Amino acid sequence: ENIYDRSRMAPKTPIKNEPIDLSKQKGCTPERNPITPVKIIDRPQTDPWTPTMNLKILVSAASPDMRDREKKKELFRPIENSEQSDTPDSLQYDIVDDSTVDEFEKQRPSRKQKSLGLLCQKFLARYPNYPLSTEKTTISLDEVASILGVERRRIYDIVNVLESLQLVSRVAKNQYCWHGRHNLSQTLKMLQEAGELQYGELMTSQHKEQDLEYKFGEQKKETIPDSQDKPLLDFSEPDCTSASANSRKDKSLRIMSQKFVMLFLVSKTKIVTLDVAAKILIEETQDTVDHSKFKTKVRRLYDIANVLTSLGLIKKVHVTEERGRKPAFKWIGPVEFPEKPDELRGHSPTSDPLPETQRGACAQYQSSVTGKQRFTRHSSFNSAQPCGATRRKVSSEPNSPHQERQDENCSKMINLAAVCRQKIEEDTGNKACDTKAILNSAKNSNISLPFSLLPVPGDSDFCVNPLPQAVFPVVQADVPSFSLPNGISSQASHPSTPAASKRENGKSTLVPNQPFLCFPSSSLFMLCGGLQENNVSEPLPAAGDLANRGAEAQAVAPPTACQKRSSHKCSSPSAPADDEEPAAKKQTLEHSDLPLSLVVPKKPPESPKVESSPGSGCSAAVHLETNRLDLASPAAPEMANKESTKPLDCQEQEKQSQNKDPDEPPPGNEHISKENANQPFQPQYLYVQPTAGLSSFNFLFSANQAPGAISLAANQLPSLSVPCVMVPSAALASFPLVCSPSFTSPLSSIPDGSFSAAASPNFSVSSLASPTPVLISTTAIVTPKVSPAPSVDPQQPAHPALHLSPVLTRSCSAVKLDSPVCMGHPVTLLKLQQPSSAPLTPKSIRPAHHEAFFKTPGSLGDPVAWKKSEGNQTRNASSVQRRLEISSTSPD
DNA sequence: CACTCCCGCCAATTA
DNA sequence: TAATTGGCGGGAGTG
Repeated sequence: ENIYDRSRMAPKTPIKNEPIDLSKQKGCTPERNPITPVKIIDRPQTDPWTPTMNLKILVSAASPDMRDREKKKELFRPIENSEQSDTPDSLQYDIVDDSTVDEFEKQRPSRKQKSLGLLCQKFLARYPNYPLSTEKTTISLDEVASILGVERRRIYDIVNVLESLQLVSRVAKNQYCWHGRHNLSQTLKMLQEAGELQYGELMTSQHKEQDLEYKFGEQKKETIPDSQDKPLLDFSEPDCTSASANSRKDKSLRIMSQKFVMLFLVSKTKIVTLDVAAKILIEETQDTVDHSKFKTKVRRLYDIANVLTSLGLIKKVHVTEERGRKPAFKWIGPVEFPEKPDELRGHSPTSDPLPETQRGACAQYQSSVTGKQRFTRHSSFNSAQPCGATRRKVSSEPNSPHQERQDENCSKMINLAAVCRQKIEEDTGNKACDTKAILNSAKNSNISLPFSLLPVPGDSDFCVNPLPQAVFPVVQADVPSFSLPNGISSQASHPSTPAASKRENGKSTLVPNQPFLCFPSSSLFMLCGGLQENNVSEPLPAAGDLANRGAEAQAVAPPTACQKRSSHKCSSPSAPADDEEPAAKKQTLEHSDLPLSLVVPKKPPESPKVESSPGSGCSAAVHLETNRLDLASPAAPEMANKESTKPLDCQEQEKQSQNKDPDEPPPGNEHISKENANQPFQPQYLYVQPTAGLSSFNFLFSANQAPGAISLAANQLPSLSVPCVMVPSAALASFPLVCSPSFTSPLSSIPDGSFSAAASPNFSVSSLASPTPVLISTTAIVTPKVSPAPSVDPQQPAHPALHLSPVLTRSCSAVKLDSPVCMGHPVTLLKLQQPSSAPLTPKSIRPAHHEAFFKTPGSLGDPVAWKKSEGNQTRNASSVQRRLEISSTSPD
């Protein structure tokens, strides 16, 4: 919400800022004062006053004062008026600000920008959710405080809460050890158990919180004693003798945090109102409901809630009662706690709030980490701290986290790949099953899938060879058509994806006749169908990812949606990928229903069926897009559309990010789509987004036997009947894709803009969509190791990009990702050439109709962001990645 | 005015 | 004694 507001506010802020600036200036420069009578007045007053008064005044002046701003406004007005009389004040102010004070304004932190929640996000962004077991990250409070630009006190607030959940442990003075979320499920489980002991009765008996409160009141007394002496859970101390702990007053914040979490875990509704929680927590102290005490408790709860919100464990909600609406928080974190994290991931994706990346990490975590950390607490601060000593990580800076992530991803990818392969093999037969579900989900979601091409980082491992030059001509027969599966009620526009990918080298797992083709490659371009979700309302755990979804869902109101996204994006930058990720997960979770979104070819009946094998736990939302592709490749024809299925085991929906992408504008070639729309498409391929674990893989399914063959330049694969092709992102990247201009969208055409948006940042989808055949060549490769600095954009609004302005995309026929892309995998750049190149203006691109998903005019506005990104290649790369991820939610 | 919750004083703890 | 922690509540920002 904050983010959203922020984005919205942005325009306003300048105005507000101005006044502030002015005030500051006043303080600084007396000269101006004379100008305004008001000021003069003030000063006179000050003079007479006592020194103390002066101090006060100075202080007030120093801090952004609201009052001052008003005065300032007045001051300025005259000036402005003189300059420009007509313009509305607001405008004038803006102008003034821009010229004069922007710096100040920008700097000036709005309250929200200083919020503990935001701070916590920044904090969390610095560390991997699932750090490798091997690496111990130590956190230096001073360092973090300085980096984040806050007083140390604030860091304590965050750390104390994190410590209560064992995300960190105190190693030494000023030193904390970052554990990440490996133990989170364990911790939560413990808390749940403890909570049940303490509050369980109450909770179970009561459905409503209010009831709870009463009961609590009664029982608390009983429970209190227990809790009081000991922290409910002494995570920190398990190892250490509790004695030390005892001596210290229990950190109220820590304990409160644990109790607070317990309440959620015990509550059936998973919703806890602040007042109830406060009462319950206060109990310790006593029945005396000291009002002041209550207030204080509530303040603390807000502090805790902000941190938990940043962790994606709870979200704010309101419960309306007779009395009115009360602030409350809803638990959105995992509800069930498998013994092992592994299980969590696999089985209960929904429960897992973690971002995709995290998940990926999990896999590796499992393997790599033996579990030692889990509950064992490294943490004992006093005694042993494995962590403490090693500080390297901390020093690492922003980049390090990246790499870690990358690593994680890699491992994840690997795992996924393995799984996928197995599944594929196994499942080849099973395909049909899930399809329906998918379709349904898709329907529900309303999502049209725009597909987007995204470069996806793949595993280095996987990609044996990037297929350097393999050409991957893809012809799109149709405009990207998005046909939604029948189900899609709304205009489903699905971008058809042209993607035909082929692996070129033999090395790839291509197996003729094989239902699936796997291409190992480091990075992939993914064509994604957007997904959407209906998303009714999902709270965004983290940042705006969710919002994005919402936006998507709201295709109807493009502008709003766009803005939201934009806003989100903005937020995202501030928060490194991690933050975003969580959001993505949520989405996935939410949407878990929709493991796959299929785009059905125009013909519903024929619509290929896709199956995902969720069983593995990957709820993967796979979006299948059927595209009519005319693929040069001979193989294409053979593909049977139906079988496209693919079992993905992915763990979770990690790939949501991908989904996100889809959210963004569906490929937008509207024209094309329109043109083609009517056309019957023959060969159709379904593109499945790898949502869950398969981020790196792209699946292409032939919806029909595709008449259009996919031509693989390098090797033309002899005709393969391949229902599905899994392409490692990298592999695809290397291939130039040729899209036939006519891309028909079965159901509806998708506006180019949207598509482009969906597409990878740099990559203009629209081009693909364009009627004219488009070639996409991958140009550049990114160095593997380079990681975009997550931190880079922390504040930049520019998101990677979901919003691509069509124009930009066009203009940038080729986007290069020079910057190293995450994952260490080479990044492929796609160049799109649009022969026809009718430049698409965003407007033109965007058909007003349906899916305006992403690209709203507002989104168009983003171009700026783009430009910025473009400006820096490095940045671009990072942005690109983000986009990829982001659409899902950026990994970074 | 109610809700949030930032800010930072200052006491308790540690080093 | 100095530094680190962190309880606590005033009061500002927001709606």
